[in-house]
Amino acid sequence: MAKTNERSQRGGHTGVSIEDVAAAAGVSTATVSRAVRGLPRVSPATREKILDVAASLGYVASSSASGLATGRTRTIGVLAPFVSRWFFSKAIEGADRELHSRKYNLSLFNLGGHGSNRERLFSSTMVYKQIDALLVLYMALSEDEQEHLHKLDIPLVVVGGHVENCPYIGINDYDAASTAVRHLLDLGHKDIALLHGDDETDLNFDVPRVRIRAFQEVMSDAGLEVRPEWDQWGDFTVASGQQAFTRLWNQPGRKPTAIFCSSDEMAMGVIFEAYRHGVRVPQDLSVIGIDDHDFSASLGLTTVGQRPDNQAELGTKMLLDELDGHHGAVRSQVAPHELIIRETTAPPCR
Amino acid sequence: MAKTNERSQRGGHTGVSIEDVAAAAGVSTATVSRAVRGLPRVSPATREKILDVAASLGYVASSSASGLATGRTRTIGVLAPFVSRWFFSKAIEGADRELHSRKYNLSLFNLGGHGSNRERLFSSTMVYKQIDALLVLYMALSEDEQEHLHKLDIPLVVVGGHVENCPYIGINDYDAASTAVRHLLDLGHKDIALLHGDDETDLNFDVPRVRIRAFQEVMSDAGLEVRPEWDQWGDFTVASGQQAFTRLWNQPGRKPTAIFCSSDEMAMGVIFEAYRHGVRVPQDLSVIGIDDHDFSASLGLTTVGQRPDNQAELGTKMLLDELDGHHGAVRSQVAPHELIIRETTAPPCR
DNA sequence: GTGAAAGCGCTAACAG
DNA sequence: CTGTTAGCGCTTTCAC
Repeated sequence: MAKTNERSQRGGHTGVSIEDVAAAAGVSTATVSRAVRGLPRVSPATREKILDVAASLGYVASSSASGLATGRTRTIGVLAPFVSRWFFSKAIEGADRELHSRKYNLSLFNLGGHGSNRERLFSSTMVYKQIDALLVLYMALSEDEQEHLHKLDIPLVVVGGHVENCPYIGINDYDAASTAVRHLLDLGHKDIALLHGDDETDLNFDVPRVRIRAFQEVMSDAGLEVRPEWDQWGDFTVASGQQAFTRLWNQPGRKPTAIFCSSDEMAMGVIFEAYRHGVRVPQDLSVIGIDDHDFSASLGLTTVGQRPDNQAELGTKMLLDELDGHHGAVRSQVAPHELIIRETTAPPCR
Repeated sequence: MAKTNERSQRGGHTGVSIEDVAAAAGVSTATVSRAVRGLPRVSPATREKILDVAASLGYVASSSASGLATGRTRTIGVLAPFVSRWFFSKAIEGADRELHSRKYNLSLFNLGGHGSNRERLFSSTMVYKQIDALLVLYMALSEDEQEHLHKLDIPLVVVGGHVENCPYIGINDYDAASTAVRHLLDLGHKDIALLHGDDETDLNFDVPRVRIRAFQEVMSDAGLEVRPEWDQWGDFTVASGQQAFTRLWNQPGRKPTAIFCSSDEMAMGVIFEAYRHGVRVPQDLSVIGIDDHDFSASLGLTTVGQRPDNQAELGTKMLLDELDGHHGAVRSQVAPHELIIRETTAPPCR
């Protein structure tokens, strides 16, 4: 008792340790450890007493100490190329949901960009021994980075896209894109432009490529022509959608009656700029995207929706289950997508 | 040497420890510790050798072990009410920038909402002994939560708003809002509506209130009437902006020629819905927001811009400086804002 | 400039 | 059911 007072009086900032609790409760630290972690082999009476004492002392176990003792940090890493873009921020929210409901911490690593134009390279040292598992939000990874990832030797899952040799969770991009294009076709469109994402960044960033292929195949299956000058490039941002529209409309010749955008953000850029040019959506131009961005409903954007938050939540759940000893919990899974028809698509007027 | 091999052969997953490096380099662990951390009192020759050995062995210090030994975790916590809203995601990116450039980790705590309608309550136990400092992204905090915050007894700064008794970084909301309203006045508007944020959530969430007050005072200083029916309420989201426009336009009587929105997201909602109603922006209605959201330039939205990323970066810097022993590094500071005139404001037509 | 040794606070056998 | 006893891997005096 005397010792406890002594400690807390000077210690103060160091915080109350398990020893303080043990002393105050008149038990050993081992028992306190069991009690506070809800482990068996503690009598109800002592457990209650310990919990009371711990609460009154404001005891919280040191994560460093237990981490050192157990080899587990109880934090999982989330690797993202961006945090302020819709897909990633939603995914982070989803991961966080699962993590915190299971008392894990989320350590965020923002790489700042894709592939080669990345601010910070991913290296295993930055997360090594700091996290128990890693959730990778989709991005182009260099060979080096992929190697680092595998060297880590901790549970790993990638959300939102396909990475070589890694379990991943994401929508079927081919189907999603096909659905979008077919919606346009069903409406009667024949002159359809494509606004796709970057396909040149890196070898293993295949989402853009798959969506492009879906577009092309659905078009040619329908006996429709894919005009190269209507094939526009963007980087998934609103600004790039805006620029793409400008390029499209500034070139001579016939204009498309519809445009399939690889992301809602690019679709928004197209719509904003169309408005400026006096091009009416959907009367003059139908626009469809992919994602179902938070703003899409308000904008009335027709899209093929996906839920990155749920994808990341599922991925996180798998990771934690794996850590809980459920071997094989982490495995690839296809996430759902859904056509959401709103007001930016309509039959062509001509 | 024999011992090392033994260790690494079975250990494997445990990783290489400082002892392994020490043994392989023929020095003590103390020297390795000094060498890898770049501390003085190590001869250039030994340092080089140790670094080489460490690199070839792939040594990375265990954060738990050094955390336990030093009492520092080298991670700072970021507390946010949301992560997928512009202000917060940008702030997180800013904090991350500073943190990772200084080799700190970012632990994200997403509370999921403001004040009472929050999913997860903030309690000091969730971060206690896990972080060295805390960056709070602006939100309404309950009394309890504020108390917890202070009990934490670690460096703390709030970004984006004012919290009782805490150092904070953010724009001068009064000035920013006044600037926006005055821009409308300068254009010749007299019939100005207000779309403000929630002011009822919590006592200490004063950003909405300050902006409202600025609007009212600038208006009355100009001898203009503030019409109660043009005072609309939102929650900073696009959807709420959209609804506010609908309410405004569905009521009988005169319509405003301009609307000042407390955030760009709400302004976007207004613009989207105005478009649906055939109300032209800016001819029939001028719209101005606050923030300079990523989409605002593409949309052509006139706004009063701020940089949450820079604010959070600065806050983080202060926190780390404080941890580095620079006492008094953490202190309140006003961040800049700037009127950005684009295409959604113009002189009134009537 | 370098090493020995004593912890940091907790967990995990192993006894009892 | 509970206590004892080793560590976990690193840092940090304090000697040398």
